[in-house]
Formats: sequence, C-alpha cells, structure tokens
Amino acid sequence: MDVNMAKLDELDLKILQELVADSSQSIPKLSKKIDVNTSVVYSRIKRLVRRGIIKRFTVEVDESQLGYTVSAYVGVNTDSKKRDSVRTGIMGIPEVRELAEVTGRFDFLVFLRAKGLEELHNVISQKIGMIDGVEHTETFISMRQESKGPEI
Amino acid sequence: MDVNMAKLDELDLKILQELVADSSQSIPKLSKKIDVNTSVVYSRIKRLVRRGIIKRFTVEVDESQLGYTVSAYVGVNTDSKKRDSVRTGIMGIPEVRELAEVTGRFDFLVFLRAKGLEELHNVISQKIGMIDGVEHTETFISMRQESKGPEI
DNA sequence: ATTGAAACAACTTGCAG
DNA sequence: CTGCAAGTTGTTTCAAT
Repeated sequence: MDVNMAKLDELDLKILQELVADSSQSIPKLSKKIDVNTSVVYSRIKRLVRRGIIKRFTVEVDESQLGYTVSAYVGVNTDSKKRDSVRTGIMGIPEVRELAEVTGRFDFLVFLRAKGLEELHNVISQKIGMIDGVEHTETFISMRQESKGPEI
Repeated sequence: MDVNMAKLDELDLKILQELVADSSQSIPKLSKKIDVNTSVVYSRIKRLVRRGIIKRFTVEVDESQLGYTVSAYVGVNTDSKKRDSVRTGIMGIPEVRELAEVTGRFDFLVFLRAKGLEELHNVISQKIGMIDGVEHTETFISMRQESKGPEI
C-alpha cells in the first residue's frame, strides 16, 4: 500500500536486484561486487526482510522437469453470490498456481499446470467446472511463455 | 520435456520443497531438519542445480512496496503475420512481467504491473496498443490475487 | 547510518571407510 | 552414503565516527 511504502534508496534497490538475480551469493561477495561495506549490506538486507520488501528467499523450480508440461489460463465466471466459496474451491486444487479476481469479461483468471492435456482437461472440467457457483469457463492453453523479474 | 525428465526421488522432492519455502536456511540445518547426512544434501542440491531443476536462487519481492500497486492481465490480438515482432515489442515494455502465447480468443495474455491506474492505462493504450501488429486488447484489472508455489 | 576489525560461529570440501 | 577433519568463509558485535 502507498501509506506503507518504504523509502528505498539506490543501494536498497541495487541489493534487491542482486538478490533477485542470485540470492545464493554470499554477502561478503555481494558487498565487494557493489563496493559497499559488508556491515551495511547485512543491515540493509535485514531491514528489507523486516519491512517485508523481501518476502522470502526461495528457489525457482523448472516445473516441466517435474512433469508439469502443460500450462493454461482459465477464465472463470461465477454466480456472484458464491464468489468467495468458488475462490476457496479453486485455490484448493493442487494444479492451480495463481488466481486473480478481475474486472471485465471474467470474474477470475486462473493459472494452472498439468502433466498432460488429458489431465488439463480433467482439472478444468472435473475440478473447476464442478465447483458449486462456477457457471462458465474459457481455456487459454499456453503454447509459449516468457517472464521477467520485478522491475527494480 | 518428457525425454529430459530427470528421475527425482523422495529426497530430491523434499529438498526442493524445503528450498522453495526457505532457501536461506543453511544446508547443515536443513539436513538436520530432514534427518539426512549433510554431505548427501550438498550433493543432491548440486545435482538439482546442474540438471536445471533448480533454475536459480532468488528472493521474492513485494512489488506493491516498490510502488507497483496495480496489476492486470491484458488479452492481445495481433495480425498473425506480425506475431513475433509483437511478442518482442511487448516483452520490451518494462511494466510487463509475463507473456503467454495462447490458444483461444486471444493470441497473447500479458501480465503487467503499474504504479497507478493512470499509468496502467498509459501502458495499455500507448505502449501495447501502439505496437505495429496489435489489433485489439482487452484488460482484466486484478483486484485481488493469490498464488501458490509449485506442487512438489 | 557507516566503518573496520576482532572474535566467534558456521559452512564446505575432500576423503577414508 | 557416512562421518569427520581441515580449511575456508560467513556473521555478529562494538567502539568510533
């Protein structure tokens, strides 16, 4: 939120950028690279974590190597009285990765992954389609995907 | 891809799960937690990185605290002869975070973030809309968003 | 907030079994 | 894969600025 928006200086942004690119590099190495005192980098990172600007340290996993070879977006329309329970139901489906409540033609846009087209079809028609309150779905199978990190 | 799909055992998956949740925990601590010899955890992680199953160590940034308070999906239709240049053009827009080439009503689904509704409008109408080959766009402003990690 | 260094703690590698 | 030793490296603390 705007009111909670921390003032970040150039150094904070530089550190964020470096950690997004590679959070496994050690802080002494990082501080040498950006030519800033190690103690400062330590305390800046702690502050970024404390403020929640860094939400977590994690790894990016190649899900296709875990067998999830198909991904799709699904637009979902619901009975507006049942929006909340539909959201909960959708988030309970293991294949679902992201759900956005949106303006426009759909009520939700859902991103999900499946281990093949058959499983994708099954998830959409049997899992999403069967949730009470779901009135209509429209599927966009992703043939190719590119992503970028946050703009820092 | 299926042919390159590595065989991952329970231990590999457990390690991945732990690192997705928190990649800043040290390997000795992680190995104690899951009760596996430290040397084994070291070599498994190296193998996961070598195989590309772990794509990178990174941090998750709260972009709303960087001022990106508005996010949206945009469906894009293009002149099919100009698809490739449109893709390149869209990926060149700083606010764009993800682009998927999809089947169905749209040719692309684009996810982006902006620092306010005015900037969102500007990005869509002035940046995306002005790309040669873009014929139509449809905007879905995200009012609320939930995401989950990979299913491991 | 930053610096620099000391004291402390922890990680990483290599190897024999 | 195990367990450990040796070597290396990271982390905290603090007095001074």
